[in-house]
Amino acid sequence: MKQPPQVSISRLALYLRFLEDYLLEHGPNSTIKSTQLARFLNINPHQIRKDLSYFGKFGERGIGYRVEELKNKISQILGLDRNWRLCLCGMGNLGSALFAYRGFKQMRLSILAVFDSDHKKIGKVMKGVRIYSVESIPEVVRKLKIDIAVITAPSAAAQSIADKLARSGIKAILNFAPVKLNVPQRLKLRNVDLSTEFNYLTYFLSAQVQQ
Amino acid sequence: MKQPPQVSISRLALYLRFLEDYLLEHGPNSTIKSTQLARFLNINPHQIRKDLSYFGKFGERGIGYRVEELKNKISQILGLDRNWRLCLCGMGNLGSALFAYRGFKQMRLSILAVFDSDHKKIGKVMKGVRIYSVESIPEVVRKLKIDIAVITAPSAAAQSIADKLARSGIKAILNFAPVKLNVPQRLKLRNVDLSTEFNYLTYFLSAQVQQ
DNA sequence: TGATGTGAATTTTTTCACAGCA
DNA sequence: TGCTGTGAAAAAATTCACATCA
Repeated sequence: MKQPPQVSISRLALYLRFLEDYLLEHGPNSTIKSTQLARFLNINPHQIRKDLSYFGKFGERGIGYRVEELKNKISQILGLDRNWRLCLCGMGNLGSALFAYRGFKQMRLSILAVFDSDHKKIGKVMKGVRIYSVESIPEVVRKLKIDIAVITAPSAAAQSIADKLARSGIKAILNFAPVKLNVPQRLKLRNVDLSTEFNYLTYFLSAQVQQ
Repeated sequence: MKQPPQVSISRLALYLRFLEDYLLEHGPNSTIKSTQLARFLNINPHQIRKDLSYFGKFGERGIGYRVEELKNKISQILGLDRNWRLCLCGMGNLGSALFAYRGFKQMRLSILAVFDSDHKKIGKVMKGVRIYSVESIPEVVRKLKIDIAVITAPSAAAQSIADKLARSGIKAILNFAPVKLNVPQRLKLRNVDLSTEFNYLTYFLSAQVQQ
């Protein structure tokens, strides 16, 4: 079995979320065909079957997929059958938005610590989560056994935070600061760049490119 | 000249942001080679040259690229040499975070209207921008000549907002709600799905996949 | 000489077509 | 019969190698 393309992983997350809704609406014994799922998600049914085939056989010929079973399998593939411990680095607007995001619970992601450099914020406790100084990242991350760090700090501070995270032995970083971070190879880094998304749209609008 | 891959557009945005910083640091007559730029951005120099080649010839053999000139060209390609009129649909945490985002100005994106369904918010004016009811989307978007809408509303409301936007004749939508929206073909739709990004990391952490 | 720009080769991803099984 | 699962074909994106030109 070949290594799945990176985008397949992203699509699995999409399938999962749809299946969760579908299950609530159609009950625990519902089934769904790749063609139906494809129509709902506006993608190619071959792609869905191919994506799933990288991880095993989850359907039944002539019937389709049992929704509950498929949901659980994808959940397992994506590592969502266990809890993950998060920290948020930077409690500005974006940090606050993520802190308030309700979807984390469903994915079994828990924010256990917040870091900021603003002395007015440090020491505060929000919904049971304490705001620490960025200097204490190595110590606190280690002590609280944080798995994933989310960088929502300004660009200027991002690399220094990433360095502290690297020293703390964290496993993965999701970086929202629009800079390329240098981190050790062992660390899984993923970037989300919002301005890039806007530029993509302005490109299409001004170029009037087809499709 | 072939149509550029979609990812090339995203990378141009990355190059642009780097060049802006580089220009400030190294002055208006600085030049840069594809290999240097590649090292800074941690990507392949061939890819940079290929990405640029889809749009023209911007460098000089034996020298490299004049930073200011390249920056301006990319800016033009991405449609950032004019102003774009934005609206924000949904003034929750994420909406507020984007509203406060300073990077828009640099990209010549202006938020001219905010929409929300909360009657306590409607009518308020923040930094000169009024919060309107979602019902008034078609009217206001048309009147203010909005180009791009950003959906930061909850999933449940997203499709209905998209329908109103479609009726208003908007050109592009950036959707942060984790649902697949149905919109007319002529409308350019781009999705940003934050939970997908987290699932991607948990997949790698639990699967212990290489690289 | 020393860089870019680009056709060609390679790799990755998507799409197709159909074998295979309930 | 009617779907899934998958090898093969096609398309897209990346990487390479080198011709080209200041």
